[in-house]
Amino acid sequence: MSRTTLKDIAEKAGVSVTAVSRALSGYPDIGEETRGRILRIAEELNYQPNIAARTLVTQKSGVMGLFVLGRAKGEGFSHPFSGQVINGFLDELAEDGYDMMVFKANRPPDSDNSSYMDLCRRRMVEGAFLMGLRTDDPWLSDLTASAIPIVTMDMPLAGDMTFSVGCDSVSAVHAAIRHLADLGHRKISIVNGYKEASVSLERFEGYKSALSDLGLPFDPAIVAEADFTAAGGKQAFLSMIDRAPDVTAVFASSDLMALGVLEGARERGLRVPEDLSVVGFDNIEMAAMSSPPLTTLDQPRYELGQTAARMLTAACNGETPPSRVLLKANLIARGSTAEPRKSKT
Amino acid sequence: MSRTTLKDIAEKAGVSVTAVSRALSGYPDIGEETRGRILRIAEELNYQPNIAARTLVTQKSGVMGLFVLGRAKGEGFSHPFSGQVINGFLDELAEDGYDMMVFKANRPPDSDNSSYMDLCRRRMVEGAFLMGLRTDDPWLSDLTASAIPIVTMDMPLAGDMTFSVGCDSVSAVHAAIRHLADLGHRKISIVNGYKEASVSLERFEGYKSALSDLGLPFDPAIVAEADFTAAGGKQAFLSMIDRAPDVTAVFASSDLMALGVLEGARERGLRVPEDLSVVGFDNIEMAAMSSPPLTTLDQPRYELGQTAARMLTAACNGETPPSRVLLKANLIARGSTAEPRKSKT
DNA sequence: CTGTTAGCGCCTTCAA
DNA sequence: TTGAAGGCGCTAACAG
Repeated sequence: MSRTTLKDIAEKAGVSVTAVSRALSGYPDIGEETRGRILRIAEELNYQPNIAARTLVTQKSGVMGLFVLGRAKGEGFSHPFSGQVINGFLDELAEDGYDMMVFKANRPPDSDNSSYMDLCRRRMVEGAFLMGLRTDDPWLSDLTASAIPIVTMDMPLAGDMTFSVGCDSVSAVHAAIRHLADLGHRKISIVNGYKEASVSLERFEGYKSALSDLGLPFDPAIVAEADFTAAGGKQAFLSMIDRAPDVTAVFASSDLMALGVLEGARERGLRVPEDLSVVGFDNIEMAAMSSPPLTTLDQPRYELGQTAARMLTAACNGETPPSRVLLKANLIARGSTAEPRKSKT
Repeated sequence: MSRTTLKDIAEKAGVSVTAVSRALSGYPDIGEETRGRILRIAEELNYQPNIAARTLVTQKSGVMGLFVLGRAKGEGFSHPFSGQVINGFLDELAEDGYDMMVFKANRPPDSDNSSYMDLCRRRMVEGAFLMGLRTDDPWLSDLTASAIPIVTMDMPLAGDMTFSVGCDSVSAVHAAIRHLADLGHRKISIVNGYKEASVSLERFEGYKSALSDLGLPFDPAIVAEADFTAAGGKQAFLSMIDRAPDVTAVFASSDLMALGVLEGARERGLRVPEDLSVVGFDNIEMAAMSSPPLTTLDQPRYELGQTAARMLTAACNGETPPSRVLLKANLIARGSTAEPRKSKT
């Protein structure tokens, strides 16, 4: 119930509604004295503009949409990764005077619901940020054809109005593999995520190119694939290590999977880092707390969110941000990596 | 750009705007034949109603607000707890046709920004869900006087329009302490959260009453207080255990703190559960993955969110939900609890 | 500098 | 069963 309206103020101040509107929006063409009076009365009545009305006439809602896809247990909001990204996004938006609306966007088939874009149209959302988008999303083509700016996380799209943020996976993984190689490891396995995540492809790319740069052989037998979860990572690791017990180091494409690897190692009686070195990706809170603490690649989550917001607001104001921004993920060396034991080749 | 409007459809169908409006909102007073035609055209033009316009006239936005307070690292969105609560809230809202807006709401002093309620007024938000509210929040009085329904998580407020959801901490903690006592523990410490969280009070209540029911003495020296984080929990535990080395079991008011206790025990060379039993609260994902896996009280997070949404929509529709709904937190016994060693008394 | 006039797109009486 | 008229609260021309 936005009780007080411009009209109320206008009457009380003995001026027209327009005058009030102008005074409140800080236009210069209004008498110092009248403006003061108006402002005071507005304050007094605790006036809050009715944004729906404003939106109707300006055709701008001041709202950005957030879609957190993949909402199964441990995905989406529940993912330890999302929180800080959202915080960064939200803070930066607030800075620019935008509010944020979050939309439910389950994947089909439980969606006879409209595509992302329809949801935005209804609310006149000006731009959208999508997290957790996969290459097999059925609405991908809607997105590339979008009329409003879209920023995706970790998933570049080829559209005029689409932009993406993420970390430079290739060079990050490169650093991780080099770190292991520097320690003396030569049999380095990768526990990667599923292929529908475009980061998986990039990280695999980084893995292969690093091996090649370092003169290490690539062995498909020590490439494992999981679903980014701890349980999945553990399983994938176990069947890999049973196949190739001479592996001395594992790079996992996410901390959650790396934690699963740690668990699997424990189950096989392998000590970390003495018998096995493990590197993760993300630097989620939990990574510093495992035993041993996890060596990992730190994704600047808050900054990723901020960057997304900045690109979105820029695009909404007619500017043209770069279509893809990659931040750097730094290697954080902790206790889960060390030199391989001499005894093992 | 909500291109197509009622007018467009009206023209194309050769009827009035009113007719279209009625057909689309499913009113009965419209010819079967005309309605069909209108619906078809609307579909064809991919019509999406302009909700700002609708809001303006109906005075209902169809938006619920979400405030996730306490946005420091590890708090708010980043807290492993929040995700599923939000998912449940969002899903249930969508069920009832509501959208959700998330507001930035840092604590003072970085807020010259308006109170929660002002933010809602501007957007004509119909109801709000607040997570992470503390007893020392400066806007508490605004909330209790709110004109729109408010549901708080874990923090009952005495207002006409305020409701709260949460778990029954007292009985949950009771179960935890009984579990430990049943195993044979007699020196059971508590690592509690800070007093500004009302759950801390309740859990302390549960702890004391359980001890008394079980005929165990209450000893202030083995009551520790931390900040709900792992690091804090570890610190609090360490100084407590050094003071009272004969403690054989610890109940922590959050899993994060319990994990910290595990870490602290490791540091002191105490084996869990042989030398020390540990029980947490929350059953966050991570709890099942520690070593040993944590015995804890499972909070039904998704259901908490759902319940909050239901109460909110009910209250918005003029119904009167109970002012407080408490769900049950069930004890999940895992590897971190066992009988105390005989050697220790 | 200020007021008047006109809608933004939709819903809701009231008539026909 | 349908249409015409009015207005939700605000901003954006255009006058004065």
